Amino acid sequence: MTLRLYDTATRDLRDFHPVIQGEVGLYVCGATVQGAPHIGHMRFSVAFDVLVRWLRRTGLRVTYIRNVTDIDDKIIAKSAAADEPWWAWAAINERAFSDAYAALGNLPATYEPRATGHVTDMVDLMERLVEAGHAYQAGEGDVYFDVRSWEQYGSLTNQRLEDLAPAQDESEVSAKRDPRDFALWKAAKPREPESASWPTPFGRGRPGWHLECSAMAQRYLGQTFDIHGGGLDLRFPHHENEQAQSRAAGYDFARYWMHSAWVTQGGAKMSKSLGNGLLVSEVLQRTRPAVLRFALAGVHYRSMIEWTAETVADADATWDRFLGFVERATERVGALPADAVTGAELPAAFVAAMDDDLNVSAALAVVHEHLKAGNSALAERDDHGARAELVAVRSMLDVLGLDPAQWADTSGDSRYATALDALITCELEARADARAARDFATSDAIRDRLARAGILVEDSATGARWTLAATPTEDQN
RNA sequence: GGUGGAGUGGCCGAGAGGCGAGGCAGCGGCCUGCAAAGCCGUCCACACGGGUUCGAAUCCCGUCUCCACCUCCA
Repeated sequence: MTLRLYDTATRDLRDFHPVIQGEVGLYVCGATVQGAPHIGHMRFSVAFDVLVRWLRRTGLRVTYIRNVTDIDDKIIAKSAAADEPWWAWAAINERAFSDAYAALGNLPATYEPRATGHVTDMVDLMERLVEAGHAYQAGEGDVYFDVRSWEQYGSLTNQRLEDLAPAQDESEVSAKRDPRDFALWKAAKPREPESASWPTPFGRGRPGWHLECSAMAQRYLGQTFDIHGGGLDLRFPHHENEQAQSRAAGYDFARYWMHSAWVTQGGAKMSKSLGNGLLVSEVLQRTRPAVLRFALAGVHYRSMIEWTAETVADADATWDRFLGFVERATERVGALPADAVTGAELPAAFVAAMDDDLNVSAALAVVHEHLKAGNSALAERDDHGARAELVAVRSMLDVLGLDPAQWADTSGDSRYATALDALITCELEARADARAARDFATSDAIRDRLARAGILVEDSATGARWTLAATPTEDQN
C-alpha cells in the first residue's frame, strides 16, 4: 500500500513517490503576520501537521518548511496606523502565530524562514527572470513577471490567460505590459519607511508576495521538491504565480500541490474582513486546546468545516471519550513507555485510511472500534486486552497529534494536583463508607457537592474515580 | 463569464456499482442503591427528474441549490 495524495494540479489522486527515496521536502505557505491568528488560520497548520506526522510515521525523513511573510502592504499600513515600526508589528503577530501553532500541538517546522531574511535570494531569482526575458522593469523600480512570455501560465489552476479577468487597479495597469502581469518587486514609495525597502539593480523596493515563496522554497528544498501546500485560497494567484516564475527560471519546483479547505461560519469563509474571524486566543479561553485541534483535524483536510456551537460540543464529547478511556486504561495497566506508542504497529485499516489521501474520518472510525474493544476489556477485567487496545488507540491518535496522554495538563504546580487528589480521595472514602452503610442520602450529598465544584464521580468496577468536568458549567463565569 | 468544489439519516461525517462506516443526540436494555461512565440493541439516509444494470447514494443525461478563486487572504 502506498500513500496516495490528491494533487490539486492534476485534480486527482496520485501515488506519492518522493524525489529522493526516503526523504520528503514539504513547503507550506505560512502566515502573513499582519494580525493575530483566527481559527481559520489554524486549519492549514493542523492539516499539514497531520501530513508531516504521517509521513514521518511511515519512515520518511521530512524537511518541513513553513514560511513567515513579514513584509507586505498590510503590515506596513497597519503598523503605521498603530504607530509601530513595521518590523515590530510583524514580530508581535509572528509570536501570536507561533503561540497558536504550539497551543494546538503542531510540531515545529524544520525551518521557519522569514521573507525579510531572504531578500538576496529573491533578487537573484528576479534577475534570472529578467535575463531570461520573463520579467521586466517598469517605472521607478517595479519589476513584473511577463505572463505572456510563459506559455504554461495557468496550468496549475487549469485556466487560460484569456479567461482571466484583467486586474482592476487602473493606476498599476499603466506600467504593465499586460494587466495580468504580476509584481515580482515593488518600488519603494516615498511615504513608506526606508527600512521597508532594499537596494536592487532595479532600484530600491520590496519583494512581491509570490517571489518570496519561490525563493525560500528553493533555498531550503532545492530546485525540485516534493510537496507544496497551503490554504485553498492560495491556489490562484499565489501558487500559480510561484510555479510560473520558478519554472520560467528553469526550476522544476513542486511535484505535488496540496490545498486545505477552510473554516466557515454561516457558509462564508472565516476572515477578518468579514468580521467573523474567531481568534485562537479567544476560543482557547473556553475550549481545551486538544478539543480545538480535534475539531480542526478530525475532518478531511479538503472539506470545509462549518463552525458552530455544535462543532465544538461534538469535538468536546468525542475528546472526553478518548480521554476517559486512556485515563481509565492507564490507571488499570500502568503508564506505557513512549516507544510502545510511537513504535507500535498500527491497525491495517487505519494505515489504509491514512494512505488514502489522509482520510482521517475513516481512520477515526478505526480508533472508535478499538476504543470500544478497550472499554469492553476494562469492563471484563481483561488487562491484556485493555493494554493492547490502549496501545492501539494511543498510537493511532498520536499520528493525528491527539494522543490524550500527551495532552495531559501538566501546567501549574504538581503539588496542587497531589493535594487536590488527596482531598477528593478523603471525600470519596467518606462516600464509600456511607454507601457501605446504605446511607445514600449522605453519599449522594457528597457526590452532589463535588459536582458543584466541577468534580465528577464515576463508580468503576474497581472503585470510585474522579475527573474534572470538561467544560466549565453554566453557573461559572 | 472562466476555473475548482459541494449537496448523505435529527446533527456531524466517511464511502463511491451488491458487503454495518464511525460519532453525537434520541429511544429500549444490561450494569448501578440511584447516577455517571461503559457495553448491547435500535434509528436503515444518500438534492431532484430521467436512464443504464440482475442490482445505483455510487455510472450516464438533464435540472436545481450552495460555496470558493479569478483583488489581499489559511
